[in-house]
Amino acid sequence: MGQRDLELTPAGGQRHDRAPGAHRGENDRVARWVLHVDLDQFIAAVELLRRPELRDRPVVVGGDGDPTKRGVVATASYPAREFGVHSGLPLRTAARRCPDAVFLPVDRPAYEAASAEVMAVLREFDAVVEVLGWDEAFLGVTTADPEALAHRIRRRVRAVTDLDCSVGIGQNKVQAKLATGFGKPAGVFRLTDQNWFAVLGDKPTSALWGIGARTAKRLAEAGITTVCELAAADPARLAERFGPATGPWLVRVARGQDSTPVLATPARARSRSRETTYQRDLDDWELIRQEVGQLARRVAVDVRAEHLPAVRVVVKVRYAPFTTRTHGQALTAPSAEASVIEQAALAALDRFTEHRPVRLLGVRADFARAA
DNA sequence: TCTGGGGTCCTAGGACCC
DNA sequence: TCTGGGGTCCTAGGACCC
Repeated sequence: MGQRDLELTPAGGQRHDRAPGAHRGENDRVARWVLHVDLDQFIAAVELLRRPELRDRPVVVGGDGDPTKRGVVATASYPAREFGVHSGLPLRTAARRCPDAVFLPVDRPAYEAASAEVMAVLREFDAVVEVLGWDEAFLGVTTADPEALAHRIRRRVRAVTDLDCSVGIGQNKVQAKLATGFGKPAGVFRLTDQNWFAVLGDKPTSALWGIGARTAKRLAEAGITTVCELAAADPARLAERFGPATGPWLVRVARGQDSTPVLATPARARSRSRETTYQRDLDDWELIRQEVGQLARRVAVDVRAEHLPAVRVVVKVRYAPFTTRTHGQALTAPSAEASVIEQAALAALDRFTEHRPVRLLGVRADFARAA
């Protein structure tokens, strides 16, 4: 679920020098803002840059580009979305909804390169930049005119990378993140304490960042369906139903309250994992053992690159049709050794006594919690 | 016409200890 | 011998996000 803002220091860690001569008239006072920059249909847009002839056509990127195989849509271009194709949709379903779409394979290195270009542009500005993924970032800024800054960012990203983005403006991350959706495509939108309920009050709770279909359903069972209703709910009552941290957090997010800081330095990694969905279910458990060993050795490479030892190794098994189980093995001593991680993974695999056909195998290494 | 891959955080229950 | 109540740690699973 989304970040719980248990931290009480507003914008802590966001040490940012105020521009000299900050004293101005009452109506253009310099203030702190959070900007959320989100690239429009990022993966599809990157593909269109090198295949301009596909512009205006429905384009679906996902898997290895073969829509008859197991896989999901990574991004659909706007024309494809008109056919009901969206991220996360199974490729086979996408092919049925939009048979004329062009299906392209996922090309991670291309998106990583484009993303790095975009983030470099964002860092040109006088801002704390927190990268959220390939195509998103928060900017902590101090300005009297956040709209003007947002438009400058949009123009600069467009000029350097040929990519469009939308920018959300808020007094905190939650507001900025939610604002961006109202700016798309290629626009700017401001969401603050002043217009939060006017814009979002009547929307379903699932419109909020961090509330998905499951939580929305549980809230509905408690008689809460809209953002307004959730904002007015009693945090203590929700704590009883959703837990001591989640209950009060639900109410805060519905009120647009958030005190988590914009941080340029990424948090220390908690885990590294590798997983594979097989095109055909595996039912040979000797082969499954070999595959887990291979995944474990790949994880070990990633663990070494972090320069942190693993303390626990977890194996994930998704049986056909879709039941998922995990078992873990704590290491007797922290280690980044491939042989240690592999042995732990195989020991964890031995805890699976149900030897049914398997569609996915995964191995994850956990690092020690911060000291 | 089923449901990727890589992450994060939270919860609940049992073990264990005082 | 029997008893309660807290705390903390570990583990598996759930939920969500990009």
